[in-house]
Amino acid sequence: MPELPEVETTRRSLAPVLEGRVVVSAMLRHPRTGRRNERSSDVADRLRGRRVVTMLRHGKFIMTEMEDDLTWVIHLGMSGRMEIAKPNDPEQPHTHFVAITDRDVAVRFVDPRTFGFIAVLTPSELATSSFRDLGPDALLELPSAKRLGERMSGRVVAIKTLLLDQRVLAGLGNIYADEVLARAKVHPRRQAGSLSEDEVKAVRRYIKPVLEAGLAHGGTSLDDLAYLLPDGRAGEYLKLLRVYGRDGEPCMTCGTTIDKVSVGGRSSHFCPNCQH
DNA sequence: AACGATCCCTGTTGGC
DNA sequence: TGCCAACAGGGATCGT
Repeated sequence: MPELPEVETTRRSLAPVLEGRVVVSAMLRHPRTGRRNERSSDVADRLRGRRVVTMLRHGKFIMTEMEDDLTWVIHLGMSGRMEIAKPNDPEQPHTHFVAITDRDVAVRFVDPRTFGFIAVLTPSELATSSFRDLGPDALLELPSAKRLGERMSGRVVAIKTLLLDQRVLAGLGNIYADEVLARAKVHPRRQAGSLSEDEVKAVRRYIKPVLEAGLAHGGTSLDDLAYLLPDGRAGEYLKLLRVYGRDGEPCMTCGTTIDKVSVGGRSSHFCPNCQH
């Protein structure tokens, strides 16, 4: 599942191919992929003929600065991935968007479940879109424990749910949220406001290391369908996961069987002995 | 305002 | 073996 490490891996792969290049051809093949533009036809129309300036990332969004103050937004959703190919290479099924650069490189968006999208927005559109509610980036702008504690205080929502709230912190998804809580030894169902100062510090302390470890291993690829790197390789972080997807297996620390429950409608994996 | 539930979508999985 | 319901999940939206 593309979360911050997978999105950042994708950005780092695309940047050398796209930055400084002109998009000579752009095609949106699936209207749903362009749903975040008022007119989905604008997605391709606004990219065509324009130069890519800088590719940035905020949370799980790739935000690419284009000529004329346009922002090219890419969100991989749940099953989306980018592919770098030659224009004549065969396409994967579910290729919903294709851009071709002035160096004759094709950048394609493959997304079976269409939860992802591609948008190209003007400054005013960007300012009025939901992106303005995005919280600080979990890797680049991680708030202090004090600040994070303030965001948690008084909240009865589960800490797991709060960590997934992109308005609080942008970048964590289901896998890495579970992994952070496992290392911090905090139960995913704990009310966010009930965490002690030390527990808030522990949660905060493990956010960067977990994300950076994911990044160092090219992200997490759960199966063939899910996220792949733009060169088609699978991410290798899967084998380093401590709790996610390990329900029924022994905890690496104490041997207790890893449990799986639903928290805020999301599957949550934890050690009932280590996490309180 | 805060929170939970529901929906979108389709490939995979698990139960019968 | 084959069928089909359940499941996965980020984010928008709606109801309480």
